[in-house]
Amino acid sequence: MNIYDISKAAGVSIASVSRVINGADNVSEKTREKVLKVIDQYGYTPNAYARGLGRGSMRTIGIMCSDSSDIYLANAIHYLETGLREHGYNSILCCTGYDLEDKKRSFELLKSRQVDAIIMAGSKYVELNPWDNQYIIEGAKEHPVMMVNGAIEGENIYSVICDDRGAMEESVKRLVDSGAKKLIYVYSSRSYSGIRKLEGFTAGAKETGLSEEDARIVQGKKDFHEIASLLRREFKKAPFDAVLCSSDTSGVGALKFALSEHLSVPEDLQIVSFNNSVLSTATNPELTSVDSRLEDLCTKTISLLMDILSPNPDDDQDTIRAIPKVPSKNVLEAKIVERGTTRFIRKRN
Amino acid sequence: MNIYDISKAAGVSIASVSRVINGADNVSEKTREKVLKVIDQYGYTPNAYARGLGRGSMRTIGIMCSDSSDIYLANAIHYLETGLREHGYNSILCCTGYDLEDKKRSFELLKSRQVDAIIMAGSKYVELNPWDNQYIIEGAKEHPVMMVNGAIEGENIYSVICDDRGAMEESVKRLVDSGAKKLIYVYSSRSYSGIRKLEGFTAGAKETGLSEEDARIVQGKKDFHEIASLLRREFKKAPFDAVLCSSDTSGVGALKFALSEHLSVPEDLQIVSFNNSVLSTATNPELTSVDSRLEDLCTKTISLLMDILSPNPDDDQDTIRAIPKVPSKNVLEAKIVERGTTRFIRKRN
DNA sequence: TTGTAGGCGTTATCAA
DNA sequence: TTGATAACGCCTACAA
Repeated sequence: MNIYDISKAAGVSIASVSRVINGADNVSEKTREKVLKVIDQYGYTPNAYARGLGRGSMRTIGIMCSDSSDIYLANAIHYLETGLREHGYNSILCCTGYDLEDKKRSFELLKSRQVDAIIMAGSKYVELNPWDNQYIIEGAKEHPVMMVNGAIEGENIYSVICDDRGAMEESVKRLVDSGAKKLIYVYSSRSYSGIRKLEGFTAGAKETGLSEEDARIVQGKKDFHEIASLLRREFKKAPFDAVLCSSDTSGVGALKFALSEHLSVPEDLQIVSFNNSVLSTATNPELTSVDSRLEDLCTKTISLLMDILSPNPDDDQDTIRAIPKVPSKNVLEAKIVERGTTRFIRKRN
Repeated sequence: MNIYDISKAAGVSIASVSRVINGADNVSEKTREKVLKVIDQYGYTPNAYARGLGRGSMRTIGIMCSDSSDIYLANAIHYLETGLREHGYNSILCCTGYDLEDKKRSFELLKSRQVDAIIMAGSKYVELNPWDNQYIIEGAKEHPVMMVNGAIEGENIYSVICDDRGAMEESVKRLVDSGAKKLIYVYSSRSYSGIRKLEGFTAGAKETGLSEEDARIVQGKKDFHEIASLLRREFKKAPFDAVLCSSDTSGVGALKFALSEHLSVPEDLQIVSFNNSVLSTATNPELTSVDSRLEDLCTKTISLLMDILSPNPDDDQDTIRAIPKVPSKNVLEAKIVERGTTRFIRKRN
């Protein structure tokens, strides 16, 4: 069932069928009706590949994420896919895993699919070794690359990130304000945002005059029980009265630790975690968590992308206008959502 | 950069280039090397659409899910996408939402993308009104449809499900065995698996001789606090000592309820929930939860699909063989994972 | 308003 | 082992 069959059945040329399919206005009502009827009858759907071949764009965006089963990324995918479709774009998804070679492979694959752009979701795409990001910079020559919650500098690369660094710094200050004297920071990865958070922690510690022992930093695996026992070991070495976590997963782990040590939260121990995911309200007490505003990040990403892909949406007049320059780095502010694991005195500043 | 450019640069015909790209064996080593070198030099990637057009398949599978931010479905997507790619297939994702018309639209869209098959993930695609499933049955004429955790009868439709019904029945029995006298079942949707669970609950109640008041059924929204207050209301009407939940989300809600009423778990109240997701270990005590073996479901789905797509993988000999018939309904057994919210006496049979 | 014909980048079929 | 050349199904000038 192709455009020829339809044209034959409707007794018109394929050009007319094509026009009807694409909603062109230079078709007589009569022809349109005839064609539409036949299309409906035969249940014909135009072949997207032939279409894409013909016009050079498939209105398809490639989305890369390292692991769609990660709550944070799963949400990102959802926001992105849905938003994109609202704008008439489809998405093809690649769960790339964490291995650099696999990431590269997926990137290539998406390129071969002639996607109109690639969105890289999550901060795991910024490699520590700048050289390893070269494939992105190269790839961006063929189509825009959008980074959600990560940033790389380069032509045709746009990033939308949340000020995790600031939020972390603020969290440290507020914990100290509310009486915490010995902090510990638990992180799991040195991804882009991971590093920003780390910076924020040290900055906060410095500003509040905390010594290095009173603002410890430890790394742990992303697993409730692993984190809990890690903290147990650390607590034995030297007690602490506040723990900051790079993710809610670690936050849950911290809570499990507190429970096992019979520390009452937030009296004996305060906890602040990141992401404000479902996990943060599943526990008891519920976790104070930093909302990194994922939905807003995604919405912003899409609106930027649409600007890039169609610089002058309603520029059908011969109005001379400058193409609006799309900023290559976009930062949103994070929000600290207070819940049961902290006893903040007051909202700072 | 297309196949002509490469052929020109390498001084061979496009046919040869094509052969090299596709790893045909009737190419001289010399030619192969030349071509490969040029390809590498120019960074050429073949255009997937032209390719698909040429051979009639894009080695692409459409995945539909109602909401990728749902933990369960997010995992499904991950398993499916990864598994598919291992088999050389790509996936294009559609988060369809819950509205029937939107589902149909996505289905059409995937069809127009000439996918080799469609995988419908989650039990939300089986409508109560059989007529509403017609679009799937129709669509299955053009390519296989795989249903993960849902089932519809029809030509070229294959389903892989987990025996939720049996697991629910078993859960009821084990709760009663361990002393529970008044049960309440909290469910949220009447999806395919939702109904199976409901059946399992009543079956279990019947078998253990529970009266209708002692095996209550209530419906609630999928939200921690909503479920908690729903239970609070129900408890006021008439107390219960065990709650079964159709999902871990409700399980968390039940736990919040217990806490607010100062009921100790599992002494005063036992809880069993479904899905064995991250949530089930995030709480304290951790939830006893039924593992619906999502990963196995997905793996099974993919292996079935591969059988369907290439009936005789290594049938290059003229061996005459019957095409193995792929079963259209595949059921896996669920596993009850005991944790801190139950005090089961012994493993029943 | 309609139709014709060339092009999009591959694959696959034949000859050579 | 190679190289022309005809599909593949659609879009889009250009002509009628």
